[in-house]
Amino acid sequence: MGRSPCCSKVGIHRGPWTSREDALLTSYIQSHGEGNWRSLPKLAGLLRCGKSCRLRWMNYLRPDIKRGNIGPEEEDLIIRLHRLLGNRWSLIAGRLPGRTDNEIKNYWNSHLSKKLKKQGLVIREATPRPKHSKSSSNNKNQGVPISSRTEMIRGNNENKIYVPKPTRLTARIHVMENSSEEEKGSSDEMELSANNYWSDGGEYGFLDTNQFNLDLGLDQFLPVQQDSVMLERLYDEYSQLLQSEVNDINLFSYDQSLLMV
DNA sequence: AACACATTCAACCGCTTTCCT
DNA sequence: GAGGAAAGCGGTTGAATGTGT
Repeated sequence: MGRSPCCSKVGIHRGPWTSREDALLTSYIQSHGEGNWRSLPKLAGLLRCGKSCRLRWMNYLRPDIKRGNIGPEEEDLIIRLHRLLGNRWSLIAGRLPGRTDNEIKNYWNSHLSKKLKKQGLVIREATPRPKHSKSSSNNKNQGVPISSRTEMIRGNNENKIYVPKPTRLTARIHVMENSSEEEKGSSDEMELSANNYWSDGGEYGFLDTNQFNLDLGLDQFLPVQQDSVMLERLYDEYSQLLQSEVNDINLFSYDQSLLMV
């Protein structure tokens, strides 16, 4: 049995949102909060699919969204984060307060990729999204997707390396704000539970998101504090952290280390 | 002015991941 | 562990708008 569609397409409004629809959605979310997107349209009196409502809210109506042109500091950070992370737009957007993944993706595709090509800089190709066969979850040794939650990089021998999925960074920040210094310091356990991964030319590394947030002082990063010095520092520390993790990690012992947790 | 082509970006689509039972 | 629902993500589409001829 296949999964049910996110909404029946009969009688559902599509295309650009009207100001009335925006108002209905905004006022509903303001009084009831985000979430339950599937039932939201009906409750809010909208003839839209929940997915569409979520997207509209996330990309356009949310009050913390920053409108207007992307500044040179932001542009620079996008370019450099893209170099590190590839097309992980939501991760990149998480580093640019008030910007959405859709906005950054569009900006990249319409401005930056062309600009960089013009300058003769190499653009990293899109990370291919693995096509899952329905049975892939039952046969983890074949066609293992790179983006699955627990990933396995298969070498040319029997060694298996499990690579945790990239983690959304923004969701963790408020948790860390309440952590004591002691808790913040003892991040060894966390390192194994919430890692980011990235790949570049076949090399894989690990990045602990909790450690990442601490090291970068992301509790200072939010609420929004936009200046070029901060963005510069953010990038530098990000870059250094990635580099040091690459050097430190012992890929072949990683699966064993998981067993010790 | 009229047309063709290029660019932009909101919205959609299909898929994966996460969460819950 | 399996299965389904909900949420999230990244690639793509297409209408609106801009620009060149």
